[in-house]
Amino acid sequence: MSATGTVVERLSNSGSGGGSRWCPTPEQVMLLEGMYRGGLKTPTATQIQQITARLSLYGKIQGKNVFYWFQNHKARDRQKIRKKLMAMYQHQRLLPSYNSLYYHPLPLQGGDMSSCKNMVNEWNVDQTCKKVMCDCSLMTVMLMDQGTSQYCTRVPPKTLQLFPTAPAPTLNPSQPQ
Amino acid sequence: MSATGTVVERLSNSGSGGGSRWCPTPEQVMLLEGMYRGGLKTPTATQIQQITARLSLYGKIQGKNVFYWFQNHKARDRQKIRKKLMAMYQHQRLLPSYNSLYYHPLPLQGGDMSSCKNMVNEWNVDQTCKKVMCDCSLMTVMLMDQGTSQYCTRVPPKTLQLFPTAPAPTLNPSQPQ
DNA sequence: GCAAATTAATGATTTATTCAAG
DNA sequence: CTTGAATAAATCATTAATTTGC
Repeated sequence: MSATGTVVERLSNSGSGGGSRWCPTPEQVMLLEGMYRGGLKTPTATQIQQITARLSLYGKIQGKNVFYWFQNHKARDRQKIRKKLMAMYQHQRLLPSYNSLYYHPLPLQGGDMSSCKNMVNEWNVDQTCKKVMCDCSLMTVMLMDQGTSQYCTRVPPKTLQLFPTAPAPTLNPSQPQ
Repeated sequence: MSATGTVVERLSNSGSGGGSRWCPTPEQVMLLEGMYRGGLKTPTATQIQQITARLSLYGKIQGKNVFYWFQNHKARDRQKIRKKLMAMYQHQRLLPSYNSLYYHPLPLQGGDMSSCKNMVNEWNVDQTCKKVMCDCSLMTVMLMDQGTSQYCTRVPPKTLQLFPTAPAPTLNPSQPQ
């Protein structure tokens, strides 16, 4: 490839010289989007091969291109939605960033609901379930923090401070443990 | 009048008295998912109460809703995985992994079925992966139709017409081959 | 009008999580 | 507790849009 990517080299994907990356034709994109909208989000290997065979009628294409396309499309769909929710969040000044929640490592899982079978039914009246162990920092943070929520915005908090300056007004005074 | 701003309200469950069922707000869902991914799979009764108190700031909610949410979420997680495994076996126990590709450096082709390992890397090179039969209805459907087709937005099309009459009219022949 | 320069999209890789089998 | 299989998120890299000055 000559230094300055010339027009010739960009011509479609038949890349005589081996274009660096797949460049889908409008037909291919249309078909892929149709499939995606139709509900196909993560095609199997078999499906990928079939799609590839079909789309190759409209231009050079490989299985991996199809694979990547779906991966990226799905991921960016999610990303879009997440951004909207984030915006919504910030607009309403809510809680710590989604990232900090999402990435929290935190193992936890000590709950035992074995005796909670009929919990739902009795929910409003009595709670015979007593197992606890609320040292989950995430939980703590989420349950406690309310207004501030500055925390980290990007790096997953390995160890967050458990309590914010103010212990959250009257959340649920009956803290076992 | 913020058109977009109404989303939250619409989803929220401020519902006119006696709403049939809980309808979580985006904030609630995000917080729940954050907790879930943070490691909380089966909250204890106490945790549920705390979560409920916390989430009630963003919309009407009851303890049982939280309880059910976690139950369902966990169950559907497993279900999803199980389905994949099932599909895998039904399809012939061979290829469902087009993503485990780059994890397998793929040393050599033993000469038989080992060729499916590194799909992405070898994608263009060797496709000796069994030519599985295309009986996949979804695929078929998807590959055929291309015109706007909205299908259902939720349920993946089980069985639709298999072949279109025309193989995609050249829409934009701007792509040289 | 036209390219160089800049920005937005999107294809391709890498890295982290997740579930569950051993 | 460790590890395999699959995925999703984050990131890198290149192409396409667009802006800009001439």
